Amino acid sequence: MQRVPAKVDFVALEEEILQLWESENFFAKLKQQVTGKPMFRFIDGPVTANNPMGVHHAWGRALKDCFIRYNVMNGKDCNFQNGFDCQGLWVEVEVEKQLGFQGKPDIEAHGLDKFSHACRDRVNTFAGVITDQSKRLGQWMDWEDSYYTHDDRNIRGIWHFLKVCSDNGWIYSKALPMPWCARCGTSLSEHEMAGSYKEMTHLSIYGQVPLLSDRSRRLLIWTTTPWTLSANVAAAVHPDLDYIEVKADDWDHTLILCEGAKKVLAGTGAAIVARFKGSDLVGERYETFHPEFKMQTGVEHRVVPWDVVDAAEGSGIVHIAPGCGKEDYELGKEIGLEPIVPIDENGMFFEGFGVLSGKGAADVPDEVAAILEASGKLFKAVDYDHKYPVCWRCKDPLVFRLVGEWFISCDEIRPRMKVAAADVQWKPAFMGARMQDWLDNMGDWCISRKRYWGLPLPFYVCADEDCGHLTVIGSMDQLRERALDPEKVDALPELHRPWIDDVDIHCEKCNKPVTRVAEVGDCWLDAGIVPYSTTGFFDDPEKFERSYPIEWVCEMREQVRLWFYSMLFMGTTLSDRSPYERVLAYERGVGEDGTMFSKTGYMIRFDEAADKIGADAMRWLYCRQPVTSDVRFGYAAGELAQRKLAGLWNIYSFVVTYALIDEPDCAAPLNMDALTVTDKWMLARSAELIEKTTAGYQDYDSPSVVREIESFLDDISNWYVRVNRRRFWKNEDAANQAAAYGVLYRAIKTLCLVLAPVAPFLTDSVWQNLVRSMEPDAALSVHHHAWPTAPAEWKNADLLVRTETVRSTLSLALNLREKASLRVRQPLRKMFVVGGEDCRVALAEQAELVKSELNVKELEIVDGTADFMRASLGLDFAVAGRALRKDVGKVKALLGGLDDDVQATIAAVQATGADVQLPGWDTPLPANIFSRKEVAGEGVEVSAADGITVALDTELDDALRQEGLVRDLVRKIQVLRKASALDVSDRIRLSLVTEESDLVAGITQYESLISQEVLAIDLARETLADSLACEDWEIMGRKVQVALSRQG
RNA sequence: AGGCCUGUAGCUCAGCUGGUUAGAGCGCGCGCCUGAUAAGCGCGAGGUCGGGCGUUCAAGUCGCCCCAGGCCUACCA
Repeated sequence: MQRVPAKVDFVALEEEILQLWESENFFAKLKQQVTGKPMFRFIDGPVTANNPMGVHHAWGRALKDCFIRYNVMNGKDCNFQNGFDCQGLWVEVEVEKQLGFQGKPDIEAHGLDKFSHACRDRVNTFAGVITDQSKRLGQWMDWEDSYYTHDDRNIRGIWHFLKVCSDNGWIYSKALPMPWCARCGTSLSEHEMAGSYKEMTHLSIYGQVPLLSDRSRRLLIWTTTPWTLSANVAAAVHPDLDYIEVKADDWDHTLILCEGAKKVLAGTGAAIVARFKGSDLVGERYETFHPEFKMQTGVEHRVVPWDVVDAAEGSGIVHIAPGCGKEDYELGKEIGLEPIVPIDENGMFFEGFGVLSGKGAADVPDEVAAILEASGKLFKAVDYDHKYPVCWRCKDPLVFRLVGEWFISCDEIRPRMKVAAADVQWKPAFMGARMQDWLDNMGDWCISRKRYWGLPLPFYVCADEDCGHLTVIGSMDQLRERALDPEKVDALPELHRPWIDDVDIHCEKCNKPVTRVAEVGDCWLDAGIVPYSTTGFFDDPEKFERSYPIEWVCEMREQVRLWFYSMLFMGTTLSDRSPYERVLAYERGVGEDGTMFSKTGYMIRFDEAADKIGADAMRWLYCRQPVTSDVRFGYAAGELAQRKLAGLWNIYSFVVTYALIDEPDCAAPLNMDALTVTDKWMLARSAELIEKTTAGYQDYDSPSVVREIESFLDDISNWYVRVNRRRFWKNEDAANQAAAYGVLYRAIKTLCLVLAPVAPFLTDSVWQNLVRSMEPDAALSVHHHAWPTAPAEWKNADLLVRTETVRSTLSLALNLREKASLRVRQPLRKMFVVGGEDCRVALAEQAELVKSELNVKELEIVDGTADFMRASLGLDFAVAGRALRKDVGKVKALLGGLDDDVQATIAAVQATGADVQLPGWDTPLPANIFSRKEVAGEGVEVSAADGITVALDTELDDALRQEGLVRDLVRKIQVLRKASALDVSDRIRLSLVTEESDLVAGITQYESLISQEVLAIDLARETLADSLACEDWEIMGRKVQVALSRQG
């Protein structure tokens, strides 16, 4: 066993343990140990291998590792496979930035093969970084066996899924105005839109367009997206709403708008000239905003009815551009409006849009306003604050664009998914409701992306006009079978663009050659197949049997609509059930003050935090945090966690310090007869710790585990070690000392075991040095040891309660000392305690302890408080409420009004258990509805709580004062020893020189005690000649000169 | 617009099926203890338990309404 420093450097300790784990192959040995055991069927959600971790990413990883460790200690095997999410827009965007690209044309020019390689490289780089960081966090995973969503196995799995969807008739393509990112050149799916609406300011335009039937009448139309006016084909009104026509003196026209929107006329002085229903406008033709644009020629612009129109904002007349909005498109389809698509995939106006052609949609609002101004069609243009969607990856504002995309129809599977999701145990439970809500609202899944680095959709649409058949490839065999050139299939380096694009197949229906569609897949397809692709569903039935369904997944809340959703979708499709049984979802990681972390703004990097406070402290913070609220991460909180951990270190370092001197056999069987009361209590408390933490882990409730441990640490440190300190040194009673070592050792070992999943480094460090020294046959690591069960002979619930009583008694008595300004080193003559039977038993049992803790000579447990207390009655509301019902208030008032003598009289009656005749109340009242209150008499220090009353005799005599002085003296000498850099076992020569008579008397009387306490072999009354230290002190006003020197 | 979560001391959070005077940690002030000694303990100040109404003998806890923050969903033009 090594000596350990009093103060611990967690970061250095963790680095050391990491090296040990590495060099001794602890993880490999653990895997060996659990092979063949029943599985903890965990699966890791793929983390995006695109950037280094921030501290907020480490929360989930800490929780996962914690519960895996717990389960493994419980004799389970586990699929220790970490996963990386590797495909999709997020990787492409970062690689584009890296290469300085502006958009898709740059990628095309660069070459798809080189681009794919660059994406793969980036993924590998950051998978490596994240792996290193995860190791530093203490995660034990099979890092060599991580899965990557871009690998062919995963892609083939998704092909299989898509083929099943196709066989079910769910796959279709259609043109729809989709949320579109002009920078990324692709549309986004519904689940990518969640949370993407941000508050921003845009120029909104109120346009006024003339009716063709009478150009002096104009429609007032509002939009927040001026660029879409170029694609206007209709104006919608609500047929049942009231519309008004207004005129101002300085206008040469009238203006038509919904009455409910007339506040926009403020300041114009316009007056109503006509009033009619919206239906009266339907069918009117008008001149559009930009009639001069070529793309607008031949379009007939009409007023159309639409019952979703309201007047809450704008004018109550809605601009309709079916090429620029989903709802517009659907309306247009219903009533036969042809969409105009004004912008290309980069958000630039096509030819045919006059001066706007070639310009970016986002750049033209002012110009549009100017054009309308010039043509007299601008009513006003004002800045407007609203929520507008942005691209979740690159944060550019989105546009809506009519494009052809691929979808999976959800109508058939929705009810099945709802049933499957209802079988899942969601924690917190409201996540289940959220999933149901999402499923109710989900539209068809848009699975295509017009990008490059992603799952190649195995869709082949026959170009033959008469055929047009969609062939979906579900496996490599099918691809080889249908390929024009099967050799090309075998020569594919990987299932990615551009290579896969080279493989043409024969149409399933007409056998003509067909080329793959250009699109790649939504990255949530990649993640969703993981419960199948990594568990052997496609290639290892035996493994699948063991690993499926997934028992537990743990991810951030937003995965409800992402990973949890896509897994549920695929599981329901392939197995008609949820692929996972139990979910733990947690909130976000935020800064200490609640500030959100973001890549561009405020951020604590993982590496920085690990270097500063260490992984154990980080994990402690994460595990302590309820999953239902954001975890606040910061260094003040981190320091706090470190202090809790230091609590364990202090106890550990204490026992090591003395064990090195005494060389006890801590692990020897306990001699139950030699155990003191506090020993038995410590064991009972340890047993309780095991039971409570086990329940917490079992319920995936790490915060309750950490709270239990905090309370245990406090108990072991501030009770057990505090009161038993002296048993560890200079203890002549070998059996007694052995008991102390044995018990403290067991408490520490137990604590290490139950804390190991949360703080794997510190606990293993203690294990290596202390436990393995004491028990050479112990497991190599705390993480290899079985989860503890509470030994029956440790349990003692009654003793736990009695000790609580004793501790409350001490607390009361110390409170009295505080009030009387009597320091604890000053001995007192006597204390009285009054309490119930339980209290009497408890104090009698632990009387010596109480006396020494309180430094009183005598403890008297008395029957009544008559000597120093007076009783009065209150009500026990729990009982009285039921007995008296509405009369409770009256009785309470009566009681409050009694004078002291009467109170004492009825209290005496109540104490006997007889019915109480309360003055002013007709009927006798049962004793049990009352509660007793004790009031101090005169001239006594009395304190009471929880049915215990403590009284202290605070009078001092000369003998007590002298003893107090001596104890102060001893204490100060001990400090001087320490300051003089003496070791705890060094012997000294001591001199005490004083003229003060009571101090002289004290020193004389307690000479041997002083020498014993401070390890002095000689106590001189004259100053030492060659002292190591010599100081003049004043103790309670008495002067004394103290000197000491090291002996030998 | 609808739904969900949260709201308890200056800060971070406990508070079980309603029960006497609502707790802990941090921070602050004052003491104390210590052969774990740059730790530890006690006491004190600090609360309209977000607000209101209701149910009840009794509400931080149950119900309804409102407010604030966060999140989710939605035909957010």
